[in-house]
Amino acid sequence: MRRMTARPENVHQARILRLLRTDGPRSRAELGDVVALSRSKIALELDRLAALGLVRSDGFAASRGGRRSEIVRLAANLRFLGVDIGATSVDVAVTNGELEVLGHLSRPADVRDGPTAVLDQVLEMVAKLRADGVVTEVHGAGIGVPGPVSLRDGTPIAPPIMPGWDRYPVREAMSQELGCPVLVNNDVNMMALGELHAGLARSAEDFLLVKIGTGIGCGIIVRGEIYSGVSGSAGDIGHIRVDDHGPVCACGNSGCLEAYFGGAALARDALAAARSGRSPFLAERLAEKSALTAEDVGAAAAAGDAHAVGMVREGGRKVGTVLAGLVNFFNPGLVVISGGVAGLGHALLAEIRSVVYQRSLPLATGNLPIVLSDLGGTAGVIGAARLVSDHVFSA
Amino acid sequence: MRRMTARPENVHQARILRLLRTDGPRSRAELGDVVALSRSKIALELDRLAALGLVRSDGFAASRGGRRSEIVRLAANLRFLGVDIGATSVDVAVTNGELEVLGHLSRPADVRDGPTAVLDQVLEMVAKLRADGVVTEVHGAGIGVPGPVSLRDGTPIAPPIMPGWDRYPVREAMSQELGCPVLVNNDVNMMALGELHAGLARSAEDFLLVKIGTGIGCGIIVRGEIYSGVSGSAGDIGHIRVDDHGPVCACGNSGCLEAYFGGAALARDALAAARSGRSPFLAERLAEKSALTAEDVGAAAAAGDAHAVGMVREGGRKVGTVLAGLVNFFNPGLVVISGGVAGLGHALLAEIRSVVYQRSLPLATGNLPIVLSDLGGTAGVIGAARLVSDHVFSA
DNA sequence: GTACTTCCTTCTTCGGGAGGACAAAGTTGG
DNA sequence: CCAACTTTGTCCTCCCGAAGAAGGAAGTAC
Repeated sequence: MRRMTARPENVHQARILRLLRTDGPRSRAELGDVVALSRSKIALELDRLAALGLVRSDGFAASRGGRRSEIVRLAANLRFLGVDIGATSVDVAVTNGELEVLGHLSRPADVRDGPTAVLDQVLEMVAKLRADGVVTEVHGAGIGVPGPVSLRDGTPIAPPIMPGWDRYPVREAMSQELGCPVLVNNDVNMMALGELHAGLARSAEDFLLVKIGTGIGCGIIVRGEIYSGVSGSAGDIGHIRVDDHGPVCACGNSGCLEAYFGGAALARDALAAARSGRSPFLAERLAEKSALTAEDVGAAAAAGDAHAVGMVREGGRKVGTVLAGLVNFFNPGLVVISGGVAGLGHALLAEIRSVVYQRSLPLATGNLPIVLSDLGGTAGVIGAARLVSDHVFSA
Repeated sequence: MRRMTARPENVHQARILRLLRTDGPRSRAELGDVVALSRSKIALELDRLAALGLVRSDGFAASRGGRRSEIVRLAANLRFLGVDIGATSVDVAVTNGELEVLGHLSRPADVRDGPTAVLDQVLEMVAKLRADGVVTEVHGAGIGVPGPVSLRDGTPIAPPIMPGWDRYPVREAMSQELGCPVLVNNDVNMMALGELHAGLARSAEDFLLVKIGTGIGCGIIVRGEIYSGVSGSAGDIGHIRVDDHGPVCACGNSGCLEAYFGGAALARDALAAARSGRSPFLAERLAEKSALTAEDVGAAAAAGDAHAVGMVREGGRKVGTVLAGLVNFFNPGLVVISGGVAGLGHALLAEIRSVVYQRSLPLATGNLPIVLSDLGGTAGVIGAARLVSDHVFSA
């Protein structure tokens, strides 16, 4: 039999927990002010939360002219798992209650190996983190997968790049294995949630996270929550048409954004540029490695290779074109660019900005920051942990 | 001094009112079941609501084997005003508490005449409805305007086609004049709310309303509520790029959707088709009227004029192309096509459907109805009334 | 050491809401 | 036409959650 970890008993406890998670340790008095409850009530609920093992005392603050206030914080042994299953890699992180990353493992992995193989890999990584001692009492795990997900069931639904995963009961299986609540969602949505929690989007209500990696996707946050659409496929912008007469895409149509500027497209164009000699840098790389990836294009552009810079520019223009339309439609308060290709850096960003600011309506762009993510590879795992902690910290 | 009409005193009363509004009259027992409150509590709150003049008894239902249940419904004299200010016309409607339209006036009007002229027109129409006797106790008025709106202030914000309206205090002024709460929002959002309340979108959580009229706009409903974006300009899809080398748009860019298929664009193309003799039907019309509008194109297409049908088809393709991208991004559960040009009917709809179903992802289109609105011209006014009733019927 | 601040806890009080008992108003069947 | 049963509505009591007062605890300032 599986011992369930404690959860809040009412909405007040849930509010207190979320507050301690997001804003860090607080005194009882401050909590009363923020939660708008009487001190006696706060004290009562804190006692109960302490009895549940969810919060603890953390010493006393310096006096402000009177009795020192007792600082309350989330229990020390509270742990969440954040799992980010990408197309070509798996990340697993352990966080404390405040969602600070205590341990993080990243391994290359091919999602096409199917759910059992990949999820076994995940469990192995969790076991390794457990051996390191950072995993204590796991209160929940969030799992991001590179495809649409049925939120009701926690299963991938007809994911294009995940053969064998269709309707595989990820939530069910992992909840069984890990012995804790598990939530599954799209990886890009998770990254957006990560940006909302710990990244540049902390004060944003409505924003977009554009991830440019193997594929191109978009996480959508509406009123501070993930928006997934009715089938869980919202944000799938990789197959928006950029041009009628573009390259043929894996989806069957032609001129898709992804066919211009996804990881595969970039590798393809890099190869062509190397072979034709238009890019000496890439040609040299090809000679060394016998294959080229998007990273090589980034390196070439960083090294000043004119053709590679042109490729990045051109890609930025395509992304910007699509994004300009989405900005008109969605009117976000912020756009965060993320993903492997985001490493291409400011040449890419500059081009995207230029197109969006020119092509979108002034009112929508008037106060619209377009920025590169500063979370590195941790946005996904933090977002996954955040999602499940939202769930666990709810009445 | 202005006498304020009654409003609910707590959340239970608010819930009861919204239930009676949307689902119609109910017995006390049924209310108790749906609202999940004890009968005594329901009775108490209903007494209070009756004392406030917000609900009334409406006779007894047939017995179901025991004591007959007393039917409760919204007060008979409850009235909301729905105002839809379009680019070229003004609609004003009076509804009862259930948002059934009791009176409706529509007049041509040019929004460019400025706020005072247009709003005076509105007040005149309200006075006329008042004279007809259908306006009794007005509990609120919703006003839709053809441009972005600051929801906080209830004022238009830098509206492109509403010169003189920028930051004009519409809510303030009209609230003063009408002596009731006033809410202002974008007209297309109002139409979407109308579809949600009384149209084909009644069971939809997330859907889009595409309005093709003088301009082209999109109302966005997320989780049953209007989504307006951070500046109130969300849904402004008329200036999404369709093609690089398209006609120049009023916004300064070229290839905007609106420049291809808005009312003005259609009139322009109709004129060209008539003059060049490519459309005999339109040429004849031009000789009669000396000017052509989008309606003439509709008439020509309905009459089987080949060139006009081609124009509609081509326009449908452009709209479909943009919509396909939005469907990928937003993954709605329904798309409603509305507006004057929607009168072009099934040729337009067929073309839009064809493009969307071909260009969007199967998962997003798998169960996506794309339909023409069946609310005629009333969606806007009903939605406006609905918005303000949501507000008035809240604690 | 005394006055003042700030913080926490205990006790009392208040009110919202549930739920049972009961009354009212039907139907059904003998 | 009356008794038994059903459904609905109302009255009354009890319980619990939460606020707020009062008082104790712990510090600072002078």
